Amino acid sequence: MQENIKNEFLAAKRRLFDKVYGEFLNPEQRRAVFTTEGPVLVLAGAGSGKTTVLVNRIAYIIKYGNAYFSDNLPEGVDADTVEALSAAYQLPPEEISEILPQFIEHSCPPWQVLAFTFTNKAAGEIKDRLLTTFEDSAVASSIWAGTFHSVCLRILRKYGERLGYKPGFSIYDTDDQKRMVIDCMKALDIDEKRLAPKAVLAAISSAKDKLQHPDDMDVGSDPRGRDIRAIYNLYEQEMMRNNAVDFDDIIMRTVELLQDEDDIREYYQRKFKYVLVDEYQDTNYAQFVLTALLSDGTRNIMVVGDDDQSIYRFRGATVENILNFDKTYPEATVIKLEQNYRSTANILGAANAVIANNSDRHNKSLWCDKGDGERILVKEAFDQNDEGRYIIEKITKWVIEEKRRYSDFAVLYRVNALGRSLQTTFAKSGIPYRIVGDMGFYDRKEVKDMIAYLSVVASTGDNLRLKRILNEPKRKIGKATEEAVEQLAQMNGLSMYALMERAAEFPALEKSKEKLLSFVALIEDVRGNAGLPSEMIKYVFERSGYHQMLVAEGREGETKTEHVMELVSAALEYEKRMEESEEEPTLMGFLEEVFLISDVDKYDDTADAVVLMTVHAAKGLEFPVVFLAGMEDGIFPSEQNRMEEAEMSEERRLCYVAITRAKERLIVTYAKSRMMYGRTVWGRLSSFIREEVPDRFKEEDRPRREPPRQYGGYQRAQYRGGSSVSREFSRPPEINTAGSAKKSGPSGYGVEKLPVGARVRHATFGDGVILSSKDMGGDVLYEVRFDSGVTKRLMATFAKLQKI
DNA sequence: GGGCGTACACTTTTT
DNA sequence: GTGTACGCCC
Repeated sequence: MQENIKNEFLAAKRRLFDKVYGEFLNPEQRRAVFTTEGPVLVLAGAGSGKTTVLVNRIAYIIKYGNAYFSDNLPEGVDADTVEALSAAYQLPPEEISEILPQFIEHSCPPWQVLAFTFTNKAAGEIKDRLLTTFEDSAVASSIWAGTFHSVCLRILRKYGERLGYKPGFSIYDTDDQKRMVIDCMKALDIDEKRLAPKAVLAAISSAKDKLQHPDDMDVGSDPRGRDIRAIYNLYEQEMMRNNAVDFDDIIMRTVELLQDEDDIREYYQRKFKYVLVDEYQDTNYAQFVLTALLSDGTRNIMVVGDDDQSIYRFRGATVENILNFDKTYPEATVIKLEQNYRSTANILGAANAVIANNSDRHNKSLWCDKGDGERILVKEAFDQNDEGRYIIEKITKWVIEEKRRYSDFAVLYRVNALGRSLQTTFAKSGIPYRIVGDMGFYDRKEVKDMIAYLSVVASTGDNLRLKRILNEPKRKIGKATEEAVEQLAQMNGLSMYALMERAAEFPALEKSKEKLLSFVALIEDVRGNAGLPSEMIKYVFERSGYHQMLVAEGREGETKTEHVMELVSAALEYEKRMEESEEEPTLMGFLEEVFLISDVDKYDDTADAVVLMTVHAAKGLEFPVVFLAGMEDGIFPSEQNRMEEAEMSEERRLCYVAITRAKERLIVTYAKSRMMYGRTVWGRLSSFIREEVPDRFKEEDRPRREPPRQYGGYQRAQYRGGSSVSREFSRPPEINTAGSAKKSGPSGYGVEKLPVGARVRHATFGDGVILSSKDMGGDVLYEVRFDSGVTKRLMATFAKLQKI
């Protein structure tokens, strides 16, 4: 082959790639997609098409390997490529096909690509895009894409035994960790009053983020620090004894595994040819080490981030990772994406102005070629109810006048407490809405108890969860027995469960051995009847007597039963998903989801509903219209963070993230008086907004209403002009039913399946309207909004809904 | 061993 | 305003 022909081919090839990607990528984005080899740092401003780059880069890598830079062409060149090359070089296709194989380089198998995303949802989106690109489910399912926690857990499940974990080890959430810390403090005789368990937990967590063991902590002669170190020490031992990992362990232990076990490290370094990390500004030290270890086979690591959007400092994230990337990787290519495709100039200007007040940042400035757009609305509300009503009024108005969907709107706020108060107003309005990050049902006692049962079935070494359910429901196994078992277990080097199995051998347990053995029999019974997770939950619920206990509780117990049934529905949904992706549904898999799937992951963006969430939860999302509620000094920026410079910077970045979520319209609201935690506080507009250029804003009229003269008394809030609004509110909510209208018909329980929109009556919750229905394992899962304002997901068999 | 009462802590953001 | 923890009494 002559050299010049080859070169011409290569040029033609590059033109082809540029043409294919050039249609929707700007030159910098294209560079980020094509620079597959070596370390790459992409500084991507808000809305600069970072996700597009990430997805296209992955698709490109899988399809063409490093074909852009190599002197070769990929294997399996498709007809399109041949045709395009043929057109570009003016040669007949047959000739192209004939010569092409000589330039072939391997394309990259999908399982050699590892992508860390910030949410499971983002990982899912990458897989979806790959599915549409390749139309091959094997490609999407064999790529490793997920959060740090899910990727690490996958590794730990495979090799955890090297670290001393037994199969089926438990995952402890913050709640479990706190119990653990309290237990350790008791054992060490450290007074909770003197040292708050919460502070200890925070110290342990931050040590783990820095990969520090107790001995690595620098505590000097500080008695407090020494106590913390002692607690941490015991905590680590106890975690091992319980065969459990906490969220920080999931990362830290994986790093240790890779550092200490040469064969495992080498295996993964050979396996992963390309590593990508999204939201790099929010990684902590442990995660930094992890990504470095996993990508060191090829050093093909690409990180994407924006130092202005670093909002997880409180959880150990360090901007240094992104600021020092080019020091760690001197050969790194640095690419800046500064064009914003999301927002109008007014919105962007406001965002730039807020962030400009931070001194500790890379200087960069976003620009866009969209017009100014509308001015930003600032609304002073009288109190939080007024604020809520204003938001609802606007949404209703725009839905009607501008034919917008409810899902075009998002309401963002600094603290969850604000979401709760807005929720009451939304509930009354009839507008369909979702709230992200509200106390989920996984936090409820009855649900946690069920999970504890399942955890013990999966891993009998889990003493903490065993203690939780040992006497729940009541089995006459009291504190004294529990302590005796715990002590004997410790003395004999056994788990509590293992000791209970041998209760008969210990004279001290003479009185309680029957009860203990029957508890063991219960767990064994469940294990013996292990089936699908959903079935196991139902089985445990009945066999343990938990259901009976709730029935005896009456009305309150009924609600709790429904919560357990929601857990069953979640398990059914999990099983369905596994079936779709042809994976095995397992108890372990389900438990992992319960712990690792965040609230944002669960939020369904196809539903036509307004979404309410914290600014943290909104990271990475975008909406045509954004309401930023509760913009008062003391709330945003948070009172706690107003003193320290570094924390104030983080508040500003958070505000920057909030503003840049908006595409077309931003409305800032604040309340002059706000009830929070049972107290009324007076507030004024956030300094972040006051610092702004005034002509970017348009102030709304103040409420035409006399403020009440005093508090405490009965002061019925009235809202002028409300009559026309409330008429609109009373329309039945419009919700997208496209996804749920698949299979209707009898549900197999002899109960007629109720249509979406039907009015129903429930014994406990009263009257309501069906928002959606889903067939589920022979049963039907309804989502019902009751007139009281609550939205519940109910299984038809249990809810006994009556059509009215 | 269990149930009931009172006190008090808790609200920043999350995997 | 709300949930949990602990202590006291049966």
